[in-house]
Amino acid sequence: MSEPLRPDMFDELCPSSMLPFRFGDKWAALILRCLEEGPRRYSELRVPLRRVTPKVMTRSLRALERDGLVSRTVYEGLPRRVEYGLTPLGRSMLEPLDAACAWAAEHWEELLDAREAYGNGGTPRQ
Amino acid sequence: MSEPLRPDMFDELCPSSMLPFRFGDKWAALILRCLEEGPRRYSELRVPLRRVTPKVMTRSLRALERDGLVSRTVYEGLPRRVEYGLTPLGRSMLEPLDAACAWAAEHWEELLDAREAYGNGGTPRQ
DNA sequence: CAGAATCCAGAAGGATACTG
DNA sequence: CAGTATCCTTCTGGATTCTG
Repeated sequence: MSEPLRPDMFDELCPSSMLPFRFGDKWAALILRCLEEGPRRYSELRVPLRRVTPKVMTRSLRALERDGLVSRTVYEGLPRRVEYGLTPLGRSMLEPLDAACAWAAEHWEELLDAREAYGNGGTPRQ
Repeated sequence: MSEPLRPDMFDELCPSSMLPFRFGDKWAALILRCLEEGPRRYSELRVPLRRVTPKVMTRSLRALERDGLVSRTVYEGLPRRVEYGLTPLGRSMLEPLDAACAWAAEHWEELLDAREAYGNGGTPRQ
């Protein structure tokens, strides 16, 4: 149904932490992106998000679940299998997220220039 | 040119801190809203944002200025006068902000219901 | 496999008081 | 008027190690 997530999915794109907006916590928007094409297992998500520790990723996922944006399904068996997927509400949030990303793509240079011009050359928030 | 900002501008609307997205820091989006109809003085902004301490508000404004979203103009004289206004870049960001707000307005109930259903009745992040 | 437990550092936000 | 300066608490995210 959906192809495997590329490990470098966020290697280039990842200045997202420099953007002047955030959806959920630091990793939430990236998770939503990963789920766009269908449900994913925990370990699948960990591939492009390998720089996120398991504790933090679980917390992000729980927060998304709490807000009704993501669903969590456990398939018992050995090995265990847990799938995360977008709820209709979660999918609906891709719309404002896309709007924000479009803005970022369009104004990325202006943003960098502004920080450059301000003095300190745009310290990333990490 | 623009009417005074209502002191209660964010009294009702202020569950904004419960939303699953943020533009800039905690107060940035509210500041952008205040500047929508034209430049405002520091003390004008402090009226609807009276619950923000001066230090924090100044830091928010500086961050917005650094990102080129807001301009700061000083008019010397006694008493001093400092005006903040949206730059074209700042105004352009009202678009994704509006998209996010529209989403929130449309799905606010679902969000609350999801938190309610999750267990703990939606602890506000403050 | 899908996490939980513990410990820790830095950032964000706030209270209060003071100033050019 | 438009901020600064200090001090302090909380929140976030991360490193590391361990488990049903």
